[in-house]
Amino acid sequence: MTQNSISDYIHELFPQFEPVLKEKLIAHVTMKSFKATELLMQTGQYFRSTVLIVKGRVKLYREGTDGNEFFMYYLQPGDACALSMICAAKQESSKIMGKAIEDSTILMVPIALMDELMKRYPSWYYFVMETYRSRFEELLLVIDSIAFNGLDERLGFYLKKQGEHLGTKQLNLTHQEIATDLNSSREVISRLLKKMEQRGEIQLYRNYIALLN
Amino acid sequence: MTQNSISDYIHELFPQFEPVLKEKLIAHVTMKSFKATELLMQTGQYFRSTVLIVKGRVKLYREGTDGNEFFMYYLQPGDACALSMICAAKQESSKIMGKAIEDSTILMVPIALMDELMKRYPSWYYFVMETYRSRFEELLLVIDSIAFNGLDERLGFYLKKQGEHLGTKQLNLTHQEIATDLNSSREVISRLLKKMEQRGEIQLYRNYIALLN
DNA sequence: GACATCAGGTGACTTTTGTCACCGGCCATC
DNA sequence: GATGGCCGGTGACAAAAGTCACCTGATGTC
Repeated sequence: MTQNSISDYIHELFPQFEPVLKEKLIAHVTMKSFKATELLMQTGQYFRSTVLIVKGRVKLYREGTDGNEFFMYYLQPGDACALSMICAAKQESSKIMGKAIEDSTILMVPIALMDELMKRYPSWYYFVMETYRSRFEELLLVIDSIAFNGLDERLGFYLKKQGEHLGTKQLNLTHQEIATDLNSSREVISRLLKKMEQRGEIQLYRNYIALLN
Repeated sequence: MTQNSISDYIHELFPQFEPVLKEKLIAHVTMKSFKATELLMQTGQYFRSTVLIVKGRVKLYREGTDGNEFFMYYLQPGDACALSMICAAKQESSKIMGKAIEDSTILMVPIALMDELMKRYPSWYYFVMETYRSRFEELLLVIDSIAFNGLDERLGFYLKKQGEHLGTKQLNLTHQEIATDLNSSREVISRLLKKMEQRGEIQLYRNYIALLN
């Protein structure tokens, strides 16, 4: 991807914002880049800004007390991190881990600006509300899948979500990575994947999985 | 509890609101009462208002495809329903069930008023943000407990939450009710409770459980 | 008092999931 | 081309959770 400026990103990814709001953001946000695998935020960290993703892909997951990971959802360009909004607004520490899975770039909107943006710019207000709504729903889906479904269904749900999100039927995932995301173990995932393959839902290869149908 | 007016409730439960905001709310909200066990909201329902709880206790739970329930959290007087805010703002249907577990009263703030309140009254804005933040965190705790813990730990977590919320060490719960809330089965819960009793953490009686320590 | 209903207990069994040990193939690198 | 690390497969077993059948005792009702 080409080297974009703050202004380019804002015009490309947030066309719905009023021109005055765009100017305001361009004047006040700061840009920060992360290499793939770098952590953007970790449990206990305090935010001083609301985070907008403008390039790359960020994986949000919950960390258990014994170091387990539990995948929740991805953020992509045009998304805001709901947690950073909430925590920044309240000066609270985050309870979630964020890792760049591609080289990624974010814009940081200073907290001090938030109140004014919310009051003065309807398009910002709606953007924030929509961010809360969609993340809340995403969390409810996650709860559904662990509360009501067996690991086999969760695995299906997970693969489908990966496919949709990455926009491809070729998933570059190892069994170990999947097991980690679902807080399970490799052997179990391998067996379940094998069953899915026998049912003709997927095809297994080394280092990647092909989604059928 | 005595028969309160809208004005009484607002002054008692929301003292942090600016006087002008209180007047505005008193002039525009409508009050509605529910009997214990009545449903306040159900999956698929559309909201035309943001809901504030002013009396009683409302249990929010997720409903699975096959009619299972899964308890998430309680709302009590002074709380707002985050889901109703989000859904009302976006005209989306709710994905959650709300049931009055005591005779309860709510105030309904028309959607049409929301934008204005958010823009004009900082104390409303902060109240809304705090509502989002605390519900989000509550959901994260729920996810933690199902993602990382066994049923035994979840049961302990559940009993503790009930005790804290209801402000008592005598929980009037049947094993079947607990099993339903945790999406498990009565026999399993009975066995785990027995183990907790043997470890001296609780005492079991007919129709109620005493929390020790 | 006879009866039905409900809360809870228990043993036997199954299914699901996790764990351990070990194997084989692929691949990068020296 | 030998080595070692990663990826995946597999069998055997253990632990956790769910299911089934049946029992006991308390409670309420007619």
